[in-house]
Amino acid sequence: MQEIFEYEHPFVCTDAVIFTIQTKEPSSYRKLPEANLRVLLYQRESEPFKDTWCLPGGFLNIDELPEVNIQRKLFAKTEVDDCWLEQLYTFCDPKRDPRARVISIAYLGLIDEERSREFESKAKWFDTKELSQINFGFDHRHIAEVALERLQSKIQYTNIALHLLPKEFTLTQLQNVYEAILGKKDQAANFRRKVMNMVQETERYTADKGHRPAKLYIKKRQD
Amino acid sequence: MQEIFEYEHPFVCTDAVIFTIQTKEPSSYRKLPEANLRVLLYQRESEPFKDTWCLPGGFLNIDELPEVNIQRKLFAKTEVDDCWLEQLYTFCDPKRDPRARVISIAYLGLIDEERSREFESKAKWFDTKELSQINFGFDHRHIAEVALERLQSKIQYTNIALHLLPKEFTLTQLQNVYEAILGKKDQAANFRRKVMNMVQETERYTADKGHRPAKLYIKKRQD
DNA sequence: CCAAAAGTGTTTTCCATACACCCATGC
DNA sequence: GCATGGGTGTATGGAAAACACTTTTGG
Repeated sequence: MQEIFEYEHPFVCTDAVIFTIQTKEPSSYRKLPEANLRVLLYQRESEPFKDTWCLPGGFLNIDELPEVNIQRKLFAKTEVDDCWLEQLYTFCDPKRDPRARVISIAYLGLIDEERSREFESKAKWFDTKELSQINFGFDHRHIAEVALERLQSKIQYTNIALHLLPKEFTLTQLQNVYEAILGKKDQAANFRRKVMNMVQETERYTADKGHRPAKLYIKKRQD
Repeated sequence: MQEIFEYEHPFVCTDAVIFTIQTKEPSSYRKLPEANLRVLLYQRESEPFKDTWCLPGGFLNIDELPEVNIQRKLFAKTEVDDCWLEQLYTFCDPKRDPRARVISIAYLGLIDEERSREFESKAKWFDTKELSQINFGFDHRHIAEVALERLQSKIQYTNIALHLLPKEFTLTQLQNVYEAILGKKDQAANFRRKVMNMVQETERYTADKGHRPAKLYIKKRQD
């Protein structure tokens, strides 16, 4: 058993695929989703892959939890400071980092639109519809694609979409999130019935919008 | 960047939670599922956790894919040689191995009943209903529980249950698999309609069973 | 004949969808 | 009033569940 500790062994890093929602200005004819799903990338300043766009992340210290490590690296590289995260997948291709064998524990993260506006200085949000045009480093295009698929899948049977909205939100905002992620429109009446079991109404309403105020909802406790 | 390579960094290992089905002798009154779900464990021969029951697995070599590593370790510890596997989760608690920081990339595996009978010499199959009574090493009880939950969830929207059966099987066998994993009974007529889209009938039948022969099915191509 | 399991047809319930319509605000 | 988006009731089609029944073997 002892001899294993002398072996050269892989490095471990974390990477985070952070998504947010960007609301578009409403068009007069309502034909397309009114929001975009965006992913957070930063530009690498050193080799390898200098100047490519990369997912925030970094090497895992010897006694550090990856959940803690990824929050720390995320803050260092993008200033995002407190964000919902869950483990996505562990990527292990021996060639994914040209410097050494590095396995990456990837996380899927979601942040609401209001907070996402704070982070444009050090990092940049990219529309997920344009993933194919981004000049990615490492295997980060692949990781981002896996994350997008996971998000599209999990939004349909969990309430994780609520992490893309502020604490209080309208059902139309929530519907825009679903439409941006799944790329298809729902009917308001049906959508409302579908999500009623994950939200709870408040006494408050939106105001000054030039139309009927919308009731504000919060996440329902104990699913 | 260079300095990271001098850091003390975590070890990486793999662990596999291999499930199989054990058919029970039919009872006269058909009230309970006719099969058990079982998990493969081996008894550790060295410290730490000597004599406890553990999941097969081992340390990852510097240039080895974890999928290759786990098949190799699985064969070494249990003689299981070719088994369907998919990544389950990566377990990272810094205290999970008392010797050192070791993160574990865990796999979920399935093997059919006929083949599972070959492996009782080096390893042992445990009924998953008795997980709480097993003396596990490391965090392997937790890993096994996560694997069981994942299996129960994925069986409902994928065709992975077919990996627990031989190439040709009857619909009753398939129903027993579902009932053993989910712990509830279905009606034959409804169950058949539900799985028809994942199976394809053959020209062959069971025989000599003392009742009407059952048509044999195979996995349907291209889902 | 009977026991046992395989296999099928029909009814009922429920839920997703579609669609039609009303409501409340700013201007 | 009217434009705009918020919000609701009802009809409908299809799947899932419940139930009743027939078929084919061995003994």
